[in-house]
This record gives sequence, structure tokens and C-alpha cells, in this order.
Amino acid sequence: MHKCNECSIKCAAASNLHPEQMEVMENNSVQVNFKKGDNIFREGALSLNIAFLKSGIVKLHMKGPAREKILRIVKAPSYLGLPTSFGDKINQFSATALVDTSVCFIDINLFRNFIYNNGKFAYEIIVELCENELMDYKRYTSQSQKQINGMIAETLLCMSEKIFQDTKFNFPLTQSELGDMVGTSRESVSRVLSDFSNDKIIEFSGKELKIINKDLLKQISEKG
DNA sequence: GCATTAACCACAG
DNA sequence: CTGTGGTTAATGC
Repeated sequence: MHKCNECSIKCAAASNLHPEQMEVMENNSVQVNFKKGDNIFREGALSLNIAFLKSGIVKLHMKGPAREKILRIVKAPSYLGLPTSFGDKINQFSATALVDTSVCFIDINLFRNFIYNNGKFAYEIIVELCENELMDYKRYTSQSQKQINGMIAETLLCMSEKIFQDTKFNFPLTQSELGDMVGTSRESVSRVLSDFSNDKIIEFSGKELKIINKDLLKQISEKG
């Protein structure tokens, strides 16, 4: 049996749990490891758990009328899909591991009890939901008004800053997935990436991506 | 009209 | 899965 108490990977919310609540959680949660490419939970399937991403990187995605849409890239530590867990018993989107990943599944009824009985815990959950909602609003506004150069620049910057905290990183998506993320075709992604590379803004070989001219990338992102 | 943007198709590594 | 060229449609001077 794993020990939630001793787990160093806690979100802001869980650190507000009382010792006895922590113990209950230990008895009502399981940790599962996933390989790169594994499906963690699937759109349309029943779910009675909250999924907490302990380590790794995950994509949240849902089927659109034409093709798949990547909603968000999530880096540990973070909850995966609180909206789908509380809004509906059926998952409204899928989660897929982009790298080897470890996830804790917590019983939804238990989680609900924590929210009822522990205000600080609930507050932190609300904070997280609000932050996510705000970021989504920003992305939707960008996506509806920027051209693809701007969208891809924005996405690369975001990955570099928010996910990897480095100008050089292993790009976790295929070009086709990046297209699904910013709402464009894989061909357009390929062209933009080539252009950026020719203009010495980025460098990429295989999956290794390095941002060389961050200022220019920012300009492209802002001007759309 | 002419230029730009980007999607769709096809074919090749 | 990725890179490119041709084609086509929409939009904007």
C-alpha cells in the first residue's frame, strides 16, 4: 500500500488535508504507471475516480466534428480533468501519456467528502480551476484571432516556459498533434517550423527542439 | 486583377 | 511521421 502521507508530490490542495483524511485517502486510492502513448482515461467511458498526475506529461484531448482537438498539455503535479469528473460520470475527454507517467486514482466520493468538509482543500481546488479557466480563455481568444505563425510561436514559448523551463527540450508532440492543438493542418505546422528554422528562430533535429531567438518568437506570437 | 494565407491532395523519403 | 509541391478558395488591397 502506498503512503500518501509520505508522498512528496502533493498539490496545494492535498497539503491541507488532515492526517486522518490523508489516511482515508491512502486506503481509497491507487497509483498506476503508464508508458508513453498509453491511454489514461477515455472519452465516453465511465469514471468514478479523480486522476492526479504524479509525474510525467499528459495530453487532454477530445473528438471534434472534424478531427481530434488537443485541449491542454498537463505537467505533473496536477489533477487531470476535474471538470469531466464532477460535471459528468462519463468522461468528456481523454487523457494520454506523452512520456512515461505515474497517476494516482482517487475515489470520487471520497474527494467530494474532502470538499464538503475541508474548506481550505476546496479553496485550493477552486483556485486551480480558476487558473485553468483563465488560461483556456486566453488560448481560445488567441486561437480565434492569430494566424498560424503566431499560434505556433505562442505554443512553443508556452512549452518552453511553463512545461520544460528550458529553451531546449524534447518536443513531446508530433507535428500532426501540434496541428490538432492549434487548430491547423499538419502541413501548415511543417511549413511554419521549417520557416522558423530557416530564419534561425529555432533549431530542431528529430524531437530535440531549441529556441534560439526568443525575442523574435515573442514578437511573432504577439503580432499573430 | 494580384497577393497572401492556409487547407487539401499526392507522393516521396 | 515529415517535407514539399501543386492546386484551390477566401480575403484584402
